[in-house]
Amino acid sequence: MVTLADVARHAGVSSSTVSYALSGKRSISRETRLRIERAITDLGYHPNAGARALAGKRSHIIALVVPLHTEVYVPTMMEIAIAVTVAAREHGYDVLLLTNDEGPDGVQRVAASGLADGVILMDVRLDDDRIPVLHAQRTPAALIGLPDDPGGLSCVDHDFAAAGALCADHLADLGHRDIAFIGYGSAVYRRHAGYAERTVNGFRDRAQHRGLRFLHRPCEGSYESTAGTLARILADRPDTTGFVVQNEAAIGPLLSLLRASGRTVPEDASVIAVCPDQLAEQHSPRLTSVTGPKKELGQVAVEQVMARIAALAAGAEPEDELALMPPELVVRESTGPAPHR
Amino acid sequence: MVTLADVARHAGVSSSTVSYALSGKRSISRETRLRIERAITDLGYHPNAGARALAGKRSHIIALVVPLHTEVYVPTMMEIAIAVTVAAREHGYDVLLLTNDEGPDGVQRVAASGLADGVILMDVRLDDDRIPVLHAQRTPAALIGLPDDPGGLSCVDHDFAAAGALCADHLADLGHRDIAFIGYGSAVYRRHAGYAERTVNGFRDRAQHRGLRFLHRPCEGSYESTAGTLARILADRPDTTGFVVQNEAAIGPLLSLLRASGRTVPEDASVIAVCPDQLAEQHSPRLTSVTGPKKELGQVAVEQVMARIAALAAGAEPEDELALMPPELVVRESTGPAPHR
DNA sequence: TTGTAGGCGTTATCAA
DNA sequence: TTGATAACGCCTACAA
Repeated sequence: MVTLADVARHAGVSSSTVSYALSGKRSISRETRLRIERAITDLGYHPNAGARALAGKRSHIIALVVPLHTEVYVPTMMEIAIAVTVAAREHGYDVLLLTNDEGPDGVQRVAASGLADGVILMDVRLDDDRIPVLHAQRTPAALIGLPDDPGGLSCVDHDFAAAGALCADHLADLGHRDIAFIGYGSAVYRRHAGYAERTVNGFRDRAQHRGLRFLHRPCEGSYESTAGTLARILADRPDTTGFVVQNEAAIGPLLSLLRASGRTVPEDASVIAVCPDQLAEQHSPRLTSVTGPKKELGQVAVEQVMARIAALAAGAEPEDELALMPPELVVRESTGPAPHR
Repeated sequence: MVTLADVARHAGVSSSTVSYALSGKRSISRETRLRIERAITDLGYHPNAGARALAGKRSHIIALVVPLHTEVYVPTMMEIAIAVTVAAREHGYDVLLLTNDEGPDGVQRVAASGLADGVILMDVRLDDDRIPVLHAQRTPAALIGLPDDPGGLSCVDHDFAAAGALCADHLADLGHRDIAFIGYGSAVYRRHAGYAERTVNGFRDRAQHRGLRFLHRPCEGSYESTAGTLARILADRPDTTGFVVQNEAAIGPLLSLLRASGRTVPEDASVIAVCPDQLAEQHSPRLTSVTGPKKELGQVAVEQVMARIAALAAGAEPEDELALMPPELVVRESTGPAPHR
């Protein structure tokens, strides 16, 4: 193995000079820098990661904790993970992949051992048991998702309230007056999954503001439960012409059921989904949808940990950031003007 | 930070004793072991990863290189990645996530710096430019996928030939005599993507053996190209009653087109797909499919790198392993007995 | 069964 | 602008 000392010898300088030439932390005469660069390529030198971590007190690694099983659409997860990896590289960092099957211990392990300088948590639950260990270790961290109490942490998530509002606006703009919000199963609300509630709240506020009449109905997503949900909606509000769906599993059944009930989408009923574009494209008709950026979630999370790592190194108090990424509406084929009565 | 020396002091022993107690590389009296364990929990000691890597010449990290864009179904990729991570932990290893946007340099970097002790490559191409650097560095590696020349490497992949054969057998067993194999676009074959050719070859051999008449038609996967492909198949062989599809994109179009041509699946035509179960379940009717294990791919790859890492440490010559995982047929609703003529 | 001591390759402080 | 040199925390022959 080629070491710094080898390079130094080859270039006829001391090893500290080589180190500084590499880190750029002090100025080197043009001439010796060139000699050093020659030596490095000649010998094929690569700095040893372990030694660097030991001496420099930085591993240049961040850990990314991905859920084993999740409600999140897997391709979306993957896209975020890749965005994190690419963004980290731009800071000279590599990414360690952790699964959640170690639970909080995994986070504890990599943080306490100095394996990782910081941690990014995906699929954060409102009351997440990994958060206490982050606090205890004072680990630089960023959460993708919003916990109950984000105090002392940096977080980034979709602005689900804005997503709900966008749905209400779009349908209102098209002239719909009676709207149903088909949400997740009631279990999701009972355990207070943040994104579910934030979406409904955003929708509700905007719907009220726009003078819409609306219903919010939880739905398990199976064909049967969707059928029941739809039947009850139409019984309560026969004039409903707009549907907002957040539960991806309910989308397919809903479209079939509307068709079966003689309603054509979007002529008789408009459907707008809160889901990734990729999913929205898979249905027929292709769904108008509201969704947030994926890559940006990962990028922002990386910026946040990097900021906290830097703060820790500088002995400064890190700032708690909270970034809510604005969603976007993509109009496709499933929404149209409200039918004349 | 709590160090080994702190623990040693607290336990009243030398630091080497603590080190050995942790590694188990020499016997420790029951009594001192207990004192050491006490000290470790009392102080909350966690061995420093950098120091361990430096002194032990092992980072206890393997790199997993995932493709940025791929023809592989993303949830499958994710499942393999997670299986790798979990399996690695069982060997005391963590997983570094690398994307392919650094190309061969990324592999070079982590291997040469000692950041990773070994590498697992996903989505290996036949002529993969990362393979030369693995050889040059003598990096312990395992490939998920089969390259042109697997010499000096360990590989694991689905047994696509067996998958093709399974398809032929299933349709033959059901009495079908004329079968069409709808493959990937011709570009895929032109660049000799291994899995595509291996599947067709396996299918062809078995079909011949079973005395079937068959056609192999490449297909881009769009609705239009699938329509063209199907039309040509039915023109050439009007009696075709069995379809094998490997190109996932063509599945949806094919089902629609068969329906549109008045053929009911599976009464008039049987369709069998070479694709993940999850995809097969999404169609209507749910597709009979052939697919290989995902988790196992990851697990085997981990075993293979571990074996090579151990060999390298022991100064032994690593064995080149080649594991082809047998696929499984799941009969669902899209295949049935051949219709009477 | 336990202790001593040297070394792993970099970083960073202190001098020059 | 450059050089010595002492950490960094752990591992492991070598000694006892």
